[in-house]
Amino acid sequence: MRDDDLLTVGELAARSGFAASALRYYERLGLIEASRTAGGQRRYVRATLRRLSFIRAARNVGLSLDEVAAALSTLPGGRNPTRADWTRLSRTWRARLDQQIDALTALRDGLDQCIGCGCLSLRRCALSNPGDVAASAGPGAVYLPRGLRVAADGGR
Amino acid sequence: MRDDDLLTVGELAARSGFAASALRYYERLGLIEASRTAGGQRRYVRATLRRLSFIRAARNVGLSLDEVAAALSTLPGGRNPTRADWTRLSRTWRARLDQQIDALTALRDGLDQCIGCGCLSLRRCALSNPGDVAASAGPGAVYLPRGLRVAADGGR
DNA sequence: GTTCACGTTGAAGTCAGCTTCACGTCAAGG
DNA sequence: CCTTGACGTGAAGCTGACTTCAACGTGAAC
Repeated sequence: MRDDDLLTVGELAARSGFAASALRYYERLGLIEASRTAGGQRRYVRATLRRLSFIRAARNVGLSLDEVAAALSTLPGGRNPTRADWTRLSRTWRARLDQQIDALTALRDGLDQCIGCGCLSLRRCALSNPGDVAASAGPGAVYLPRGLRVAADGGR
Repeated sequence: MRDDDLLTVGELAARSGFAASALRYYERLGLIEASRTAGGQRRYVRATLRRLSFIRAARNVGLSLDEVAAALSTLPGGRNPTRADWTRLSRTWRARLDQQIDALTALRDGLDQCIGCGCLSLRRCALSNPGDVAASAGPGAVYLPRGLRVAADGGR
């Protein structure tokens, strides 16, 4: 153990729960930064842990890394998020979560209306309508969260 | 216009809302099938539209194409989904949506508790805790649905 | 018969968010 | 000093769901 207060990438990984490879990746994206030892190894100040907490929270809420970067860049001087920053940003996240919940709920209600009808009509069934709100994400799928993904056997 | 009741890939694409390339892709995965003209062009029976409605509904609910394939394979003889099939399968989807909504709601509640606390502690904050329910999807992100993704321009 | 929008193919590209690899270097404990 | 495990790099790979490409064939309308 070293007696200064800097963390190695392994220590930061263990404490933050991010893989070391992810930390390197985040650094390339400019989300976090590190100083270097004479030998070129990364050393992190403890505040990086807090920054990573912020990043994880944002990811949990569904922000892309680009969006996380943008959010972090609203912090003057690239400082780590303070309590006030956190409050301000998390409020916008709450609205986002609300919208996501609303969309899923609308989908569920559409499903309820469809159960038993058997229509499966492209024109009439909200669930299978490509022009539907929940399906309007562009070509292809509406992904549901990996983390929220039910182990599900969706009909298996 | 041809006077038989078969659809070209372009017509099927227009009516289903899937891109022609997606239809070819689905065929490779065995989700749909087509007969061929003497010249090798695809021709689809109208029931394929219904099958595609089913696929879109399943995708909207969050099933992967693998899961869709599995669900379709529970239909005896590879037939297209009937009303009874639809009822049976959509019931399992409802449970899935419920779970997803619950997970998002839990996340929002966690956020509510966190707003203003400013803790951002890896140990204490549910939102940023890597061991959290919503974050337990493995390394990295919890994706939120593309389709449910708020325009949010946190920077995208 | 000519035209030309529409169809065909396999291979490769795209996006996000990482992980893995191969191979060489660093640094802390004994 | 030596060993051993952690760390360094750039490049490439992975997953999922498609899209795009290039080069060519088809077929319905006029």
